[in-house]
Amino acid sequence: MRWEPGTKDRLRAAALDLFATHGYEQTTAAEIAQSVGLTERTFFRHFGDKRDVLFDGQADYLQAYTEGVEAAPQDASAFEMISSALAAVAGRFGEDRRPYSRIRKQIIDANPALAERELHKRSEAAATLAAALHARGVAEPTATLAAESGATAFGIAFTQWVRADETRTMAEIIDDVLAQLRSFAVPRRADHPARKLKV
Amino acid sequence: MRWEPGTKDRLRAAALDLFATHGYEQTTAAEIAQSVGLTERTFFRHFGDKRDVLFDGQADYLQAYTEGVEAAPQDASAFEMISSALAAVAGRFGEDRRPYSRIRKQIIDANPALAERELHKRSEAAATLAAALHARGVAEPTATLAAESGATAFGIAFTQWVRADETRTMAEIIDDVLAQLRSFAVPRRADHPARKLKV
DNA sequence: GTCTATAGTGCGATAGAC
DNA sequence: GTCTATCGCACTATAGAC
Repeated sequence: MRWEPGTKDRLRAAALDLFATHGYEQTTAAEIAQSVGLTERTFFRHFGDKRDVLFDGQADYLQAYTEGVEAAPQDASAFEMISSALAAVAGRFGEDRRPYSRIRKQIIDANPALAERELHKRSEAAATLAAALHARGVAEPTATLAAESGATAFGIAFTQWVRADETRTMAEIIDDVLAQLRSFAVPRRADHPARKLKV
Repeated sequence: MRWEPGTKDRLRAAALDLFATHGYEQTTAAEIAQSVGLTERTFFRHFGDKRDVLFDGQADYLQAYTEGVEAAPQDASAFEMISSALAAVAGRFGEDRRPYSRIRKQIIDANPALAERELHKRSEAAATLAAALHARGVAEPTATLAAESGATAFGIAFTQWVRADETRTMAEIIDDVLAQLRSFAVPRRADHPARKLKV
């Protein structure tokens, strides 16, 4: 072949490297392209905009959400469907991905424009989850609420997962966050004033 | 004063009008500025970027979130604090604002770049809520989870509020969404039929 | 207020693969 | 010949530097 295969992957890898060393805004699209022997114009043919180079490997993991919802038992509640979906996605965040995820998250957190795109991706995940819940007969507004809560829980779990001192697996962390979600929303019973809140 | 006061407001109004009639991307910053007798440079002195012209009237409503949390009773649960915060913010969405909000939402929904910014604002709201919960002794990860859930509930309620056929007030819709959040997260128990919830 | 770098688009040309 | 990846160039708008 005249051109090397895997152009997109090479651009992605080069971009991550340059962003990590020189910063996102200090790295131009032309530099990324040139570092792998291509031109700026080619970069923009592969990625709709500069941020895309960090955010395009997600179509398959949206599918994991849908499959996770479909895999829940027939009489599952919306909460249980979400729980099943997150468990399915957690499987995609293995130990090998953790170092890469840490670098990527540092880059994203350091730049507002990237943080916005990350939020957008999360809302796509929520939309996917909501559609899967609709398909299983969950009505609105519960479906959207459940889907957004699920996406939020995943985001919180992910942030915890990439912390420097964190050793638990993604699945373990997600279970913990979902348990917290449950106890947050469940009203305390008037006859069980066990919990203390300081003011 | 040497210059007309309310420059920012005039730019905002002109931008909303032009975006609504010609579309967001088809309207340049220079056009907005010229339509009120100013230069492009002045536009960018008032707004950090083009999108900002639609998103800068919010500092006060972030404060309403904080005040709402502070106004909750001393023994309030995290959920009750969120509920109090949303009630405080709901007061800011009166009937007079509904037509404007509808136009604004149409513009934002029609453009991905604007939708991303909207999401960013929501996450700022969640961060503000989380800080207010911390101040009242709510621990992590409950505080973040509660704050994100609150911001999500508000977003769902807002979307409903601006629907063409919706006549309920924001406060009414928010109450409804929060009730749904509660029943979504509460596990079903065959042996414990629904009991009255204290809110 | 001017000047400039960068993001991003449109279009025609080129050079292999089939 | 067609198809596709790439280049090269001209261009506009944003946004920041001076």
